[in-house]
Amino acid sequence: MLDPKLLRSELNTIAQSLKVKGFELNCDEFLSLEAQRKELQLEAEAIQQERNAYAKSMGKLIGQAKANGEDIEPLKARGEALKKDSADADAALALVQGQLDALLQGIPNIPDSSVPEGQDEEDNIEVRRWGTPKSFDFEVKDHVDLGANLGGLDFDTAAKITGSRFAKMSGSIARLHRALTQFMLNIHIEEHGYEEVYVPYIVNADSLFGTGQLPKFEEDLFKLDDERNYYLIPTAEVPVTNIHRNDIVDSLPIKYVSHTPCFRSEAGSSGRDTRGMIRQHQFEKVEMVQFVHPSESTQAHEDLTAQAESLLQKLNLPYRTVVLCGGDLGFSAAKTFDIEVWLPSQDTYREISSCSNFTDFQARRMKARFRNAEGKTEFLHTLNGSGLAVGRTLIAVLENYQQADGSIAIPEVLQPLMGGLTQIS
RNA sequence: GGUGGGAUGGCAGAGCGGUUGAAUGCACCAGUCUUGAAAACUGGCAUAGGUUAAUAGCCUAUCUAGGGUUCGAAUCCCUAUCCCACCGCCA
Repeated sequence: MLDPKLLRSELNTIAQSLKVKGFELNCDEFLSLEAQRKELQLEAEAIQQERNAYAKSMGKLIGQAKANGEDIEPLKARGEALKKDSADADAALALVQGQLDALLQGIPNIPDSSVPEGQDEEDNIEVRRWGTPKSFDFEVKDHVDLGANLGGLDFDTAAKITGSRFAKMSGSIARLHRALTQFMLNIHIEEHGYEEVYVPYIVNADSLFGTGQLPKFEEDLFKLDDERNYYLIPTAEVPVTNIHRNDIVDSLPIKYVSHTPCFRSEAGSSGRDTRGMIRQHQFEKVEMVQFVHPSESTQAHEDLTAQAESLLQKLNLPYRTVVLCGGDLGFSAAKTFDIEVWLPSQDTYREISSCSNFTDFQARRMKARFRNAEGKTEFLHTLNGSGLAVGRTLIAVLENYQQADGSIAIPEVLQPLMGGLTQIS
């Protein structure tokens, strides 16, 4: 959520910035609602003040009336009238405030000034490239064929158990998948200074509001069918960032890493990436989440992205990093770097990590604060990034490390986690 | 699943219908004293919203959350959530 005060004072500047994101802010509606709010709030508070003062004086008034043998009903009648006026004023205010809140909650975060203009992913700008795609002297297979030949990757059985967009892994491929998870967690804990956290995979609506998935993007989520309004997490970002909802934290930065499954309905992407495990309803991710001082978030964003990249370097997987253009930027993000890994079968780079700076947008929704140098509470900045998406990393390893005979060489850094195994055949 | 008991400021802990945003203690900050420290003493010390040039005043809200009763609710009633204890069941 944006700062309402900032919106009042710099409406036009903000509206201009939001255009980079392809969002048209209805300034007239905002100004009109804001004017109504101001008037109604002043009125409601004035009536409340009068009502409080009267109620406070009643103790004495009743005492006097009784001493004089007077009827106290007229005294009560005035109180009742004030109560009704107050309720009416509150209702009028609540109506306008509700509309204003809805408007406010639907406004995306302001893009950082360094975000390039553009409509969609075609306009994202490459900022760096690492490694050289390997040239194969044989016809490369994709991960689906490789996995089927090795007998460790099976989509038909998963479809029988559940339906489309699920995978069943077995044997060494299942183990490789687990080894990747361990590898990523270990590096972040040992080399990047993150604390590992284990969190619920089911969250309430407040948490989803805090990180920005609700109310606008409910269709992307799996919702549990009971009265509690619980949802399966679409990313660890939701439970991990919400660790500090309603908190005033003691010190910054705070860096958490968590391994969780992620569940996405993929409602808006039917027909896209239907083959293989690129786009699944259930996948695993190691996620980095940081809470930082506002002055540190730009640097933290660079660091976090570099930390995700370092995993691909250790795995010796070629990748490139792009900065998302305004039109491709998510609702809550001020700036996002996507890391794209090379997939030989597709002869292109595909997203394997998304690293975002949310500035104070999520923190304001969550009321996550710290005490600044003056001892005043201030909203902190939140960031997160995949480090990495495990399923897609598995795909990249299978495809980039495939041999002419269909076997898979195991990257050196993973061999200790695979019991010394050097290849899967 | 059942039966009880809880939830009050950073923490502990009073209050149980009328100057209570909330006693008291601890912690914390400033000052006095001291060579310095401790002790003692004095003062300060919540969050959010509004108004405003103002982080000055003033107003409003907040005693887990949401409803209700009342002229008036931290205090009474209802619901939810969480915690604790015991019983039952169970991985």
